[in-house]
Amino acid sequence: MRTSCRFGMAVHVLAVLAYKDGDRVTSAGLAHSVNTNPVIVRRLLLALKRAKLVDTSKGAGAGSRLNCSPNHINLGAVYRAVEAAEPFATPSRRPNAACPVGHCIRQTLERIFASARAALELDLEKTTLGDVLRAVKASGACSRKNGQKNKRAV
Amino acid sequence: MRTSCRFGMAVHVLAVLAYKDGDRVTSAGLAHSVNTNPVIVRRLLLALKRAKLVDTSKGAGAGSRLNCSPNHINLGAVYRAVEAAEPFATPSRRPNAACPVGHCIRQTLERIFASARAALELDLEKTTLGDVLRAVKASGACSRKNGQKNKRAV
DNA sequence: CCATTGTGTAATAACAATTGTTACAAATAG
DNA sequence: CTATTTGTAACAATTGTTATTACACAATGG
Repeated sequence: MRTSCRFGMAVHVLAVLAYKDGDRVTSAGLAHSVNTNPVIVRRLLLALKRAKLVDTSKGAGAGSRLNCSPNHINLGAVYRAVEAAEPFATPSRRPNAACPVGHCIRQTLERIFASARAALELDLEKTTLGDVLRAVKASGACSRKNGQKNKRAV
Repeated sequence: MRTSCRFGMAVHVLAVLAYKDGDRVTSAGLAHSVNTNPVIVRRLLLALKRAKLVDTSKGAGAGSRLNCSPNHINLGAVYRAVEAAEPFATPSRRPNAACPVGHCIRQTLERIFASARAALELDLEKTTLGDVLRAVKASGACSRKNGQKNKRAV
């Protein structure tokens, strides 16, 4: 199974916004944390905006921030916001319809795929962005305790 | 989310073998049903053989057949046999370690991914190749009932 | 009002992964 | 021995994603 990294990137971006607690962050700022190009982040933000997970404004002093509390954003919603396609792909060439199996396997596969996807989303829904934020903060606290330099940038 | 079609193809191939009920089928025969190249099927069969799901022999009159009853093969095992990678990808470029979020987000993502993958596999495990075979046969019976010509090939 | 900042978007390049194809050695059956 | 079929390598074709550049448009702040 091959996947785009959009979901992971979306969680990362949202975690930064949660960490910034209401302050607006520009696509360039987010891109710097993710280590990618601002345009990539903007495309992701469009999807997150469509799903009403973030609030993005234009112009000087603008940027994005969360649209609601991290505890009210679950990762299933994030997944649905940024991943359009089915997690499983069917071969691009159609099966041989002259074969009793090829003739009807696609329907069966689709049911299997839909069920698996639902199970996947259900699992993701159990975790909120709040959980992610707490994990991040705990990790930061731990680093500091271990004497590592307290990292600043973003 | 981008995915290879290996899993779907594997289910298709195994369904054909189940349908053929112990008769050996060549990679060319399977490829004809899937509508792909025999080498693609052979590569898939190698993975299925490694997982002991099929029994493949070489030489004249050879081919592949199931290694056990369709009811004893669940789709979770098929998934594990043919899909090496995590269903979710992390961006190829590493997050900015100088950001408190970028610094530790990967660990958190990995836990999320592992949990989702487990949920996915658990769902797949609920379906057996026997279930798939019955769906295929039911569909075939239905086509015949509806007066469609009974397809023969493969 | 105007300069600055930043998003939205298109076009396109670079890259990665999968799928498809051809070719051939090795194994096996008859 | 010959025909058949797998295993495998090498490589081309295809597809999809990510990265980059460029620029119009919107909004802000002086």
